[in-house]
Amino acid sequence: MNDAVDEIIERWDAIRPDLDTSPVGVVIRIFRASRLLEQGIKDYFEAHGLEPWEYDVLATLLRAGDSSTLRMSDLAGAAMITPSALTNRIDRLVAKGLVTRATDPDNRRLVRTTLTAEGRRLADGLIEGHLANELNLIEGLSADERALLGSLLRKLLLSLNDRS
Amino acid sequence: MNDAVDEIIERWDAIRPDLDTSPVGVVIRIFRASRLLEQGIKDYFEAHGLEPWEYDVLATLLRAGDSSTLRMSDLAGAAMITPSALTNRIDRLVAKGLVTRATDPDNRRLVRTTLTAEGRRLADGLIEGHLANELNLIEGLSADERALLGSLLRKLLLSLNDRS
DNA sequence: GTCAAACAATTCGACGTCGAAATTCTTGCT
DNA sequence: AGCAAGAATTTCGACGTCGAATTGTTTGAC
Repeated sequence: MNDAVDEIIERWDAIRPDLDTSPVGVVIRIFRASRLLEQGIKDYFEAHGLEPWEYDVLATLLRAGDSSTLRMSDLAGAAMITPSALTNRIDRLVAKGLVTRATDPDNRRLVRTTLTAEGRRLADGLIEGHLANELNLIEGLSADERALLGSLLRKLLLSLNDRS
Repeated sequence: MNDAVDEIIERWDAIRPDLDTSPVGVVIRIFRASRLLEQGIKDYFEAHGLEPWEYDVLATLLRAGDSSTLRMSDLAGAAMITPSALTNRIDRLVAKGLVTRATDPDNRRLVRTTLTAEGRRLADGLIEGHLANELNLIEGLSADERALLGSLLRKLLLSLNDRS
């Protein structure tokens, strides 16, 4: 059976047999997998009245430890979005009462965002179902295959300088 | 050395050791790899005065064979965007003189988009450099690793019903 | 101690996508 | 033939992101 990318590669090979189309099999598949997984995750959160990006911010704060506090630039980096987009996200989460915003007294350039009790409760309550849903989405692969896929992607990310 | 996702998993394991965090190592890495590769591809096309989505449409038409013609819904499906977003893209490419738009005489509900000579020249001239750039982006992996990664992603996509 | 450079966050305008509704056309049923 | 249901595309308004410019703050050089 062929996936959508097999077709693309076959067409290129038919039309421009001189080209090395090998990278296509990796790159386009990553794009397509990303989009499909994103949709599957969106479905889960939609069923719980949340946008994926909302959970994303809350979970990042949850992972920050006891204080559940991070700077704007940390949150923007974690979500791979620009600081200006993050400002917008935090505005909305503040309005919803899920996080608070406060300038850092020690360095008044910094703004610290903190989970509220409600935000923590909400995020904490969704993690388990979210992980189960993610597992479900990739269960077409065996546990070994998933581990292998993860480690190959890890190596790729390191080569692309995706360090913390 | 740790990538950004290793940190995330470690944090979860510290805070909620009861959870099975295994899917995170695959799913988030696919998201991050997608975003980083996208940026690398954008850089290439920007240097040639084109947006990635513009090339994407032109290349899809090029692959369509001699006629270089496809229906709107085919193009939307290939790009994984909604038909309404595609209408917008084709508007712009028509304005640039890279494609033409014509309703299909045999079924007047359909709109056929066709490469112009200029569009064909442009797309054809960029393929080689684009593939070289893509290869460059994933050369942190050996050829064997790339092939393995591609086949694992292929299996995942098939399980997510990403068929042509 | 002052001032320029660097830094963190925000504001603003432009852009592109989405989803829902509208439009135009075709098909199949009677 | 006539008409209802369905299909393909487009229109429209809302939303979220980006990049550039701005504001406010800190740092370091002199």
